[in-house]
Amino acid sequence: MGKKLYITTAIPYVNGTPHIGHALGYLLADIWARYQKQNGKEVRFQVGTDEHGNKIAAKAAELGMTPKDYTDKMYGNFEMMMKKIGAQYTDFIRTTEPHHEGAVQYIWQKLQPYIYKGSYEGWYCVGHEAFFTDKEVEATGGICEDHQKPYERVSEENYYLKTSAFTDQIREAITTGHMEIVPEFRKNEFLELIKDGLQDVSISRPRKNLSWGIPVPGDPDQVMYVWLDALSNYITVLGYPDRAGWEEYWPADVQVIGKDILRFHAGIWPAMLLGLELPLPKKLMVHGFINVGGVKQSKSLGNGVDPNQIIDEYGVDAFRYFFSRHIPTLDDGDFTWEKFENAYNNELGNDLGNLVSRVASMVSRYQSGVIGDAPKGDHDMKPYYDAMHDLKFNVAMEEIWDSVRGLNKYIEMVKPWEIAKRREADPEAEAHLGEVLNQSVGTLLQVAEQLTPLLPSTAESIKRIFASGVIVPIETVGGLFPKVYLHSEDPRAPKTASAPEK
RNA sequence: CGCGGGGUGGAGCAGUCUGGUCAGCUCGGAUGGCUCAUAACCAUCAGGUCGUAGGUUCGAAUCCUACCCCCGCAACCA
Repeated sequence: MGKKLYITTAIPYVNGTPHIGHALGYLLADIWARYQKQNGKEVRFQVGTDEHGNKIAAKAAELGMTPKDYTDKMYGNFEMMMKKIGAQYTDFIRTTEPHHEGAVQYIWQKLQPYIYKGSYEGWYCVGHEAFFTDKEVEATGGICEDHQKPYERVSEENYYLKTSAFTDQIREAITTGHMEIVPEFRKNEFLELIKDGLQDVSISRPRKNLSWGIPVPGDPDQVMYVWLDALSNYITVLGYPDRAGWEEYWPADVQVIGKDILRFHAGIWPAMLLGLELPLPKKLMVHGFINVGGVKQSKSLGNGVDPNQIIDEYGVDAFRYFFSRHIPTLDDGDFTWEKFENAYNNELGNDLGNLVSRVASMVSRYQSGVIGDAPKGDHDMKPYYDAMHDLKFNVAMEEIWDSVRGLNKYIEMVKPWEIAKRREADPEAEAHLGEVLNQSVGTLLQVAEQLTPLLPSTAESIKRIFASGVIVPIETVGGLFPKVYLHSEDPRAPKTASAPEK
């Protein structure tokens, strides 16, 4: 069985609703986890929510709720999203759990040698209860637009984590690949960023400015800021430090993160681990952002796409298909309903769904549904394995479709329906037909095998139809990607130039 | 000269590290074929000076130089 594997996802801040970006992270992690499990590994797969901080406290207050009640209500949205995507996670952590809070305080204490008190000076807005950067202050002429008050020069006491002390070790780990960052251009980007060294990071706030958070041990006036609290989740969820078993899983094999949080996961987080004398994660898998029609999604534009809608309208595998194949796994991608529907109807419906249907139909029609010994598919699996190994799921999907298209061509070439007609006259035709159909079934079963981590329920359906020796009618497994035209015109509709039927 | 990514037929992309076998794939379009199938599938065609200008080379989308344009990042939105 080998070493037990561990994969993590970023824990989203729960003051909003889940969007495609979150969904993408879960999906990528789930594909990896399922792939490993398919290959006999034992996998632990963490997800969770980040629930502390001012924004949450403020939002809760706005709604007349306690922060705890608010997060209790909000985290469920994310849990639902994960389930809906089919993410087979093993652990769900909330940063407000007592065990986590206690563990983080332990971590703080253990990091004492690297924590020092310093003061931070900056532009503060009383209305926001927050600091603003020089640039922002300059841009507004020194007056907060929201509150019509001048920013004040304020200094406050904070604790700092001496991440700078670990610069060399971290750089070394990255360049040697002990902590791999994929894709490579992200690695280079980060190395460039820290060429002058890591900067120490502020890890606490005065209680008066941040009430909803984990108290700093031994200093009642200070509360922990996001870093130690949130990043620690990757180990506290395993039981660190007091519950047995976490060592079997740490270091993580893969940590899935978005490109925006690479700097924290490649800088602050490793510094924490080094301070705790724990090994660094083996790999940071950095995915990109999903644009909509080439435009960045944003709340102000209101152009966000709801993953729930996609799944409700087309099914979870259609969702998994588009986002694993048409969004480059390690780079930015683009979503439009037109692209999505196109991929659904052409690739899932016409290429794969129809192929399954035609093979099943021929076996039923020519062999009364009886399947002979299907030989193993003979498509070269190496490119697929390589792609999965390199975390290029979109490339793996291309490989699978190569098989699908290949089988359609093969069928077209050998024309089983013509062989069937010759059976009366030609005694060899019967056997030949059997070979052809068995070959086809074998290829489909191989496709199903490859699809297992990517489109689990589709893979399951294909196996159910063909694996038992007798064809199981497609209808009984729910059909494979029937045509759907919700967001574009149905090309099969009668072409009425201008005559609406009444 | 802040850092990074990219500019390839109507659209979306691969190929660039390891120069020639690269001008390729999918969608869209046209024509034809087939009838097992989800009005599907298969074949063929339409031609893009591979951002621009130089250079290296027997030969460059692929290497070098300069320039133009687009997009991210530079701030706790994945």
